[in-house]
Amino acid sequence: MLVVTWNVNSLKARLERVVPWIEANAPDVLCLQETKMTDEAFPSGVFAEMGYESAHVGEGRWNGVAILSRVGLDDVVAGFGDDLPADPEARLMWATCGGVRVACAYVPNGRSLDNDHYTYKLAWLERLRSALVDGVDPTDPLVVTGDFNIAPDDRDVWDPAAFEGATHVSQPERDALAGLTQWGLTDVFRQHHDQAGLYSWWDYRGGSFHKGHGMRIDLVLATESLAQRCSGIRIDRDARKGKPTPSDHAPVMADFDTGSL
DNA sequence: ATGGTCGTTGCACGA
Repeated sequence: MLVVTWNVNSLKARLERVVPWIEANAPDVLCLQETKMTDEAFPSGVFAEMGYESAHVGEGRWNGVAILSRVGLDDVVAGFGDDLPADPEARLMWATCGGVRVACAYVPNGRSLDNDHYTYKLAWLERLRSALVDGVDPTDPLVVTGDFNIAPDDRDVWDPAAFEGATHVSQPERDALAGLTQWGLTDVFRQHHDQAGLYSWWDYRGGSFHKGHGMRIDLVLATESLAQRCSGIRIDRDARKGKPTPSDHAPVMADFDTGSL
C-alpha cells in the first residue's frame, strides 16, 4: 500500500499538478494538506473519475486537509475526535483505508517562538498525543502523516545555525514530536535513510530549492505493527520542480506491505 | 537566464 503525504499549498492552484501526479504514481492513499478551500469547492468528482474515494475537512482561505483512497475510506472523523471544543482551524482528519487507520495532519506553523501561534502549536501537538493515548490502541496499524512543521533533528535542516531561535527546530517542538514517538509512533523515513540533507520543503523565496536550502518537515509516523511493514520511503523532489508552479512541499511516498494485516 | 516566492473572495499577511 503506497501512502503519500503532500502539502499542496492550495489545491485549487495545484490541481493541474496533482491530477497528473496521481495518474503517474497511483498512490493507494493520498493525504493532502493546505487545500485552502471550502468543502463545497473540493473537487471530489475529479478524484472519483480517477478511482478515488475522498473526504475533505476545509474552512476556506486557510488550512484544509483531505484523504484520497483507492483502498476504501471508512469511519471518517474530522478534528481530534475527542470531547473538547473543536479546533477552530481545519488541520486534522482520520479515516480507515485498506485496514490501516490514517490520520492526516497539518500542524500549526508556530510563526515565531514568542508568538501566540507557537503556544497554539505546542498545545495542538499535545492534544494530538492525548487523542492517541485516549482513542487508539498503539498495537493497531496506524499512520499519522502530514506537514508537522517540525524538523525532527539537525540532519533535517539545511543550516541548523541559521535556525537558532526559530520555529521548526526548537526543543519544545522536538519534545512534542518525541511525545508522539514515545506513545508508539516511528518516523519511518529514518528507518530507511540516515543521511542529512534529504528535505521535503523548500522556501519559495531566494532560490532555496536551487540552493538546497530545505527542511524535512513532512513526516510519515507509524505504529510498530505498521512501521515494520514499511518496505521503502522516498521524497519525490521532481514534484517540486518545473511549471506550472509547484507546491513548496514535495510528496513523501511510503510503501507498506499490508497483505498480512 | 549573473536574480530569484507564492497564495488568498488578496491589495496585507501567512507560509
